[in-house]
Amino acid sequence: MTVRLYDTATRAVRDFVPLEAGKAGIYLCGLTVQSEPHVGHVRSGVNFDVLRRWLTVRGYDVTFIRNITDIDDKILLKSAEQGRAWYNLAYTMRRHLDAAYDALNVAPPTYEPAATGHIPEMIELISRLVSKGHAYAAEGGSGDVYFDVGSWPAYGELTHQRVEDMSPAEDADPRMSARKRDPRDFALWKGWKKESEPETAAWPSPWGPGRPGWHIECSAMALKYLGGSFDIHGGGVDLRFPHHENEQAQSRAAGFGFASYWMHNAWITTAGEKMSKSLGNSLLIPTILEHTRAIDLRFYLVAAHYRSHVEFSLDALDEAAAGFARIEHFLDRAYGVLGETRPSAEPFETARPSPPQEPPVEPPLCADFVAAMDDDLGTPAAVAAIYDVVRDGNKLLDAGSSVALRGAARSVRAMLGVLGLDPYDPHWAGADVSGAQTKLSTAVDVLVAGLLEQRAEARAAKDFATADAIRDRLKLAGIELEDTPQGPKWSLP
RNA sequence: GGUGGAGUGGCCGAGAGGCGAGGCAACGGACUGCAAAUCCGUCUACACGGGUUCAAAUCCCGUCUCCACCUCCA
Repeated sequence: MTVRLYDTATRAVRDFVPLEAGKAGIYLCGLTVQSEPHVGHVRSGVNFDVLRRWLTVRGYDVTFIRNITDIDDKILLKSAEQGRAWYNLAYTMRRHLDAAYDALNVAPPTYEPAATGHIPEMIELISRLVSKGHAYAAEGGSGDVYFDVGSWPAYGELTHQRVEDMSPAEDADPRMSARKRDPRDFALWKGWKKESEPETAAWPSPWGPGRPGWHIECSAMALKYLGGSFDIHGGGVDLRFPHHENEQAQSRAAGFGFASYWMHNAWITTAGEKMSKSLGNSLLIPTILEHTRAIDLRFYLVAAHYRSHVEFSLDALDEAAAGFARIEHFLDRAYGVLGETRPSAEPFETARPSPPQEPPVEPPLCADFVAAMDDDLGTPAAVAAIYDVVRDGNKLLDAGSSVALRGAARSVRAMLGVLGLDPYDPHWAGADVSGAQTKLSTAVDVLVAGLLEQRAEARAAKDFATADAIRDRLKLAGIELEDTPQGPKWSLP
C-alpha cells in the first residue's frame, strides 16, 4: 500500500509518487501577516502538519516550506491606518501566528521564507518571463509588470476553467485595467506609488522601484527551496484561483515543472459563513484557548477530514474535548496500573523507518490506522481506529492483563503522536503554567490528599454519609473522584 | 454566466453499491456501599421525486436548499 492523496489538478485520489524516491518536497502557502490568526488560518497549518508527519512516518525525508507574505496591499493599508510602519505590523502579526502554531503543536517547517527576503529571486523570475514573452512592462510609466495570460494557452488548467468563461472582473482601480492588455493579466511587479506608499516598501528593479505581486512571491520561494519541480503544493481552497492557477502558469511559462500534486484544505465557517475578521474576535486562537485546551482544539481540527467543511461551534468543540478526554483517561489509567513513569514523547521523526523505498510501519500503528492515513489522510477513520484500541485497552485494564495493556497504551500514544496529539508530549505541558499556578496546584494536592484520607477512614468505618459528604464537597470545588483498585484518583475535568 | 463543494440518526462527523465508522448525549444492564470510570446493550439515519440493479446513503435523470471561487482571503 502506498500513500494516496487527492490532487486538485486531476480531481482524483492518486498514489503519491515522489520525484525522487524517498523524498518529499512540500510547499504550503502560509499567511499574509496583516491581522491576528483565527482558527481557520491555523486549520491549514494543522492539516498540513499532519500530512508532513504522516509522510515522515511513512519513510519520506520531507522538506516542508511554508512561506510568510509580509508585504502586500492590505499590510500597507492597515499599517497606514494604524499609523505604524508596515514592517512592524507584519512582524507583530507574524509573532502572533508563530504563537498560534506553537500552541497547537504545529511543528516548525524546514524553513519559513518571508517574501521581503526574496525580492532578487522574484525579479529574476519576472525577467525570465519578460524575456520569454510571457510578461510585459505596462505602458505609461507606472512601473507595473504583468503576466500575459494570452501568451500561455494552458492558463486555467489547474482549476479547469476557460479564460473566456471567467467573468471579467472589474479592477478596483480603473487606471490599472487601462494599463493591462487583458483584464485577466495579473501583476508580477507593482510600481511604487510615491503619493501613497512609503519608500521602505519599494525595492529597486529593472522596471523602477516597486514591490512584487503576490503570486510571484510563492513561485520564487518554492523554486528556490524545492527546485524547479517538486512534489506537493498546498493551501486553502480559496487559493486555487487565482493564486495557485497564477503560480502554476507563471512557473511553467518560465520553464519549470512546478508542483506534481495540489492539495487544498476546506473551510472552517461560523454561522454558515466564511470566517473573517468582521465576525468579531471570538474565533481568534487566544480567545478559543481561554475556553478550551489547545490539545482539544487540535483534536477537534484533526478529527474532521481536511477536505471537509467544518462548521465551527464551541459546543462541537466541547464534544470533541469530551471524546479526547476518554482517550487521555485510558492512558492515565493504563500508566497508573503499569506503574511506569510516562515515557516522554519522542519526536515523530524518530518513528521514521530506515529504508525509504518500501516504508514499513512501526508496529504500534494498527493496520486500520495506517490504511486510513494512507487513504488521503483519512483522519476520521484513523481516530476511530484509536478508539478501537482504547476500548480493547479498557477491557484489558478491567481484566488486569499488563503485557497486552502496555502494548495497547504504546499503540495509542504512537497513533496520537502521528496526529500531533500525544498528551504526554512535553509540548502540551509547562509552557503556560506560571509559577503562581504551580504553587496553587501544590497546595491543592496537599489539601485534597488530606480530605481523601479522611474519606478513606470514613469508608473503612462504613460511615458512608461522611465519605459522600467529602466527595460532594470536592465536587463543589470542581474536583471529581474515581475509586480505582489503586485507590481513589481525583481530577479537574 | 463559468468552475467546484455540500445536504447522513438528538448532536458532531466518516463512508461512497451488499457485513449499519467513530465520538458526544440519552436510556437499560454489569461492576460499585452509592457514585465516577469502564464494559455490554438500546435508540438503525442518509434533502426530495423518479429510475438502474438480486441489492442504492453510495450509480443515473430531475427537483429543492445551502456554500465556495471567478476581486484580497487558509
